Amino acid sequence: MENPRAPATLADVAARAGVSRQTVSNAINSPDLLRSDTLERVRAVIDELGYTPNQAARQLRTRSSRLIGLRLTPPQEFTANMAMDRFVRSLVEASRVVGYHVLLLSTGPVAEGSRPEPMAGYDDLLRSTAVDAFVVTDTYLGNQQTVGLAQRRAPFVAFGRPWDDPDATHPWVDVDGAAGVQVATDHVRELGHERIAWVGWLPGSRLGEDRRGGWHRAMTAHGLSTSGLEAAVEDTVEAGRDAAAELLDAGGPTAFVCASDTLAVGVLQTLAERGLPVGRDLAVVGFDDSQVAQVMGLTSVRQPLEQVAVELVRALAGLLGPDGYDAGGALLTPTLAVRRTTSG
Amino acid sequence: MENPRAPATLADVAARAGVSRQTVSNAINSPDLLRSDTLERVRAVIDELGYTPNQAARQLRTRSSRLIGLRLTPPQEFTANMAMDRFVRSLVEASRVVGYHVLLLSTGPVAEGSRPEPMAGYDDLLRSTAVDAFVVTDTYLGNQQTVGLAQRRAPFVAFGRPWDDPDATHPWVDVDGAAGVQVATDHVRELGHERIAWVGWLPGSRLGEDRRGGWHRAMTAHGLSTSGLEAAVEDTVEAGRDAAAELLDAGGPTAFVCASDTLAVGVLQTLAERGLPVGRDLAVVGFDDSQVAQVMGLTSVRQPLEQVAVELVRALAGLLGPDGYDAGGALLTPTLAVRRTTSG
DNA sequence: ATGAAAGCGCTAACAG
DNA sequence: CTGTTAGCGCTTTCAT
Repeated sequence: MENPRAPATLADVAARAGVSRQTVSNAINSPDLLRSDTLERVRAVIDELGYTPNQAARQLRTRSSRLIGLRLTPPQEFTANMAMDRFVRSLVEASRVVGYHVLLLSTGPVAEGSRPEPMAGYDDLLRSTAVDAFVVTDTYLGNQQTVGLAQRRAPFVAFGRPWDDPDATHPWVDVDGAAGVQVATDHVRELGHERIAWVGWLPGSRLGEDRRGGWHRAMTAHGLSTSGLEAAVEDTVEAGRDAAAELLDAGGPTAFVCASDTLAVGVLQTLAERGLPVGRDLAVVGFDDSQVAQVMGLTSVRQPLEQVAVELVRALAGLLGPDGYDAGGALLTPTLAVRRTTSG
Repeated sequence: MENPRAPATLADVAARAGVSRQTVSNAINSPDLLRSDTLERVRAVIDELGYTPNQAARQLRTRSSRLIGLRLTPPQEFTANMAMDRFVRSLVEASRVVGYHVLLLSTGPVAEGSRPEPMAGYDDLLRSTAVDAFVVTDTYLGNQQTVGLAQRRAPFVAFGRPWDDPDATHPWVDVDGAAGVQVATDHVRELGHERIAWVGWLPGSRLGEDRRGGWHRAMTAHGLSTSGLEAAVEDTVEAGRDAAAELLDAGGPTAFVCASDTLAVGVLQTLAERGLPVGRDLAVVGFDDSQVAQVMGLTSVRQPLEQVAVELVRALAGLLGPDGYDAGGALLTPTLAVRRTTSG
């Protein structure tokens, strides 16, 4: 009826339904307070007018924006987490289900080689009460975000264990990388491999040490030796290629379990260069189930990101709910996406 | 001083600075209205108190959320746009620069094989005045979003030309795929190739026809024949592999320009299977400069997504600005990321 | 079960 | 240049 640019308000609905504004508000927020015939009438008008409560007014009153913030690093190549895209989509979807939207923020430009300001982007949003809570990723970078957010008493949940901070009290969800690598190692062991190499990262990263632990544990459980079967390198294709070459010359592995898909691609290159056919007799497993793995037919450990997102949102709902409880930590187990490189 | 969970308000700042609330508001929104000493005093207090205007109150008053909505499709593998992640990051960064944030929404679950409701996710946000505008992608899917948004008089800009709708009046930004493929074709021609094949998509997609046009135009310009050098297949690795095999048996091309990185990976597989070394004598070019291309060393046409984001935001600023002008359309030219597969 | 009043924090319009 | 007044649309509290 009106200018379509001016959405209906509570007052419009109330007038048309012949009730007070308050009754309309109740029809939306506490429907059980209304007599069923009134409720029905009000609802009919709401549909008719296409009424949706004005978000700003509601937010001003309730102090809740139904928005959760997620900080992205600026565009760069070869980013550490190649699965971020899938995670973001999963988080958006999981949030939608409980009536939340995801607000993206960024650190702003970060000089080459230096780290972003830990709290870049957060403070304004927090003080302007623009978001209800944050989801924090990349906690392995040194965890300064979680410390800062905790100091500011901002509600947040983390994708990633508080590795460095045993006293951390925020809810978190993480993927058990060690278990994932163990599954991968068991998988190639079942295929008959005994000399199973680990192509991992340089020491110093909890994430990397965790994943390596899964390999080591599996090897030990199978009674297999690990000597001469281990490389620790940077997370690049070239490093993976060189590592594979060295390992082949030294321990002569028949299977490679890698800390990342990137490294696995390097391994595949070396095998291709040497004319060694990948598949049953020579197996390669990556980690992340990135698009690269999917396109190249690389067997890879797949993080259950959809489930991670659901758990994060569940934890958030707990934090923001009326009794504000802390959901604690949750460790999810990855699966193995089996492809050509372990079954050709 | 106060509970840190209750951020400072305009009134707090005003009281502490000994001015009225309006003066503080002016200090923020129209600083030139204040005498410089007053301004300085007010600013000092703002810093001291860490004051940031309450977003909800401001939004309620100004009817602007400083949020732009971007709809993502739910998580799925092998998505058409492998560069979405880079685009989202670029958009977030470009928006930040002009004081906007990006709000993500999703279509909700979409049944296998069927399309999402064209307006899924948009309507509520629109009526609740939660976002100021939308950025629309995937316009090539049939463009129903743009039609719906236009009907609702919602401000939006599109990443993608209005292929199917010459009367469209919204601003758009797109990448000139034909020009990109032409650059790729010229590149391999300069390397000495004459039998340059096109591995494209099945007919019916404007995007695909556009890209193919770039190849055809370049071939014609160089006076090269195209017969027996063309394949039109689905966008999968397997299809690319089969297409390459057929092309090799038929026209015997020495270079392959592909409509996507996915197809290029398939081509590479066939070449590897046949023991044909890729590089100078046998060239392959993909499209999208996805992570796959970066990791595999695949030469690929790279869309200037950072620039696309900047242009989109500029167009949005025009739309939302005081005089609400339409920035029209902008066509950006991709670059070529040259790697091993055309220079080995 | 429904209505009236008050106010969240801000800025537009005007008055001084 | 600075202060006063009013009101954006909603929900909370209290009264009916």
